[in-house]
Amino acid sequence: MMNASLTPVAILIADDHQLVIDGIKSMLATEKQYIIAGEAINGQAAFDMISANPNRFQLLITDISMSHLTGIELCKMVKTRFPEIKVLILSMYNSVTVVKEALAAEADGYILKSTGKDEFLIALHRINDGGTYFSQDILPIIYNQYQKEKQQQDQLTILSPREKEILALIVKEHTSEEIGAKLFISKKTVDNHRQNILEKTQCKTTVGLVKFAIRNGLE
Amino acid sequence: MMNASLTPVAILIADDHQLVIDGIKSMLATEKQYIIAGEAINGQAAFDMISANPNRFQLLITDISMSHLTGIELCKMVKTRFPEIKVLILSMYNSVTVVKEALAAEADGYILKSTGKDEFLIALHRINDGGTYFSQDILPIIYNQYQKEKQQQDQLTILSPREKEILALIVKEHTSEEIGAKLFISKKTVDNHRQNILEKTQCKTTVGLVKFAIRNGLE
DNA sequence: TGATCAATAGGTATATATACCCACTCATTC
DNA sequence: GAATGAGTGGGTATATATACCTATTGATCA
Repeated sequence: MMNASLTPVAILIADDHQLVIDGIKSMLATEKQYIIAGEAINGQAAFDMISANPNRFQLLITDISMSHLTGIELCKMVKTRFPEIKVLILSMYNSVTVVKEALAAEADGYILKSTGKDEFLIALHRINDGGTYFSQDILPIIYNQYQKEKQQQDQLTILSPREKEILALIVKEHTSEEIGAKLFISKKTVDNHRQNILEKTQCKTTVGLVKFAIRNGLE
Repeated sequence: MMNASLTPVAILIADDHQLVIDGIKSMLATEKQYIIAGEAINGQAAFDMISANPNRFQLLITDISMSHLTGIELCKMVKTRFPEIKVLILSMYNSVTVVKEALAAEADGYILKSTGKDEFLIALHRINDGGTYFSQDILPIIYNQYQKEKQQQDQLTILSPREKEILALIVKEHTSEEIGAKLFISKKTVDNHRQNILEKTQCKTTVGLVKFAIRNGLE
């Protein structure tokens, strides 16, 4: 709550749709704690403006799909060179990969353009207080990924306990000989287990086994 | 917005701390669209109440740590047998694993007990409208995971484009001979690339390469 | 203009994995 | 009591990967 009623927060908006810029401006018109200190029509222009005077902006609101430099790229560059500047990413829709990219680009927030004024302001407040704000619609997406992982995890049950044990050691980069020594059994026995595991998992090579194991959370 | 001022939403609260139950009740006292239709002191009791009369409740608010049956288990059981009942999970703190479990258990929401009335009501409204609500403090946790992945992803840059290409084919379970045929180069060249990749990635076997590739998002 | 590196290709080994075959013991199950 | 499956061990192949070595071409760079 550092910026309660002291110096207003200087915002730079980057979007190649003037309509969106105007919309944000009108939303913030009545909010005296925020000031639109600059507008950019694409990512490169935004970065140039920041580079020219890094202390001029405290917050960057950027569209995700822009010509020249996408919002993700812009975010990465800003966070790398001017980490003190907060970044809020605007997107038209939620897709798993885009959200992941936004997270990886160290964005402080991610909201949809369809977001209403109330939520938009909440996002701004949180980010400005050093927090983050991500659209609520994101979680169900990530949730679906965990669901898939969960489903595949049941495939491990087709392997016997001993086979799972051996598979785990294979993934740890041990050879059949090493595994045999570790389990006090013959290398031949390990080889036979490997053969059975290959059949059960319908894999053809060790590479397939490793992928199977990792998919099913055996690490 | 189906339940605006029509039938109030019947809520079942499951928590082994009477204080929490009372706190929620007082929060909802002035909200006429919600009615506390039942209270349970542990997970099993809650499930029994729902089983006895499934149509009695539309929403379950449950603590995550309860004796007999945890909130996660309760959520799973409810979602399996009575999928039309919404579930909001309450927790004392955010941990990666717990949040993951909540997501996997198909919870409609997850908030901290420290959540204020405003956010609590927003969560209820969203869930009631068929949406989800997850505490904002969750994303930074997941975000950190992607950060770790990201850090490792930079390791891919130590490989040349050709090496990355070959590594990708290795992970697709191709042999050196097959890769050579596919890229119109000699098997020996592929072998040399493999050797270089092993050195650069500090791996000793193909298994290590596969793990390296998957860690770095090369699938 | 040397130096460096990626990409190419070959030689010669050994190490490891894969594909079949076989047999025995033990516990469970029908 | 016969059948089944897991776990054990062996034989005999071939296929594949790994560890070294050398060498040429082309591009980039200080």
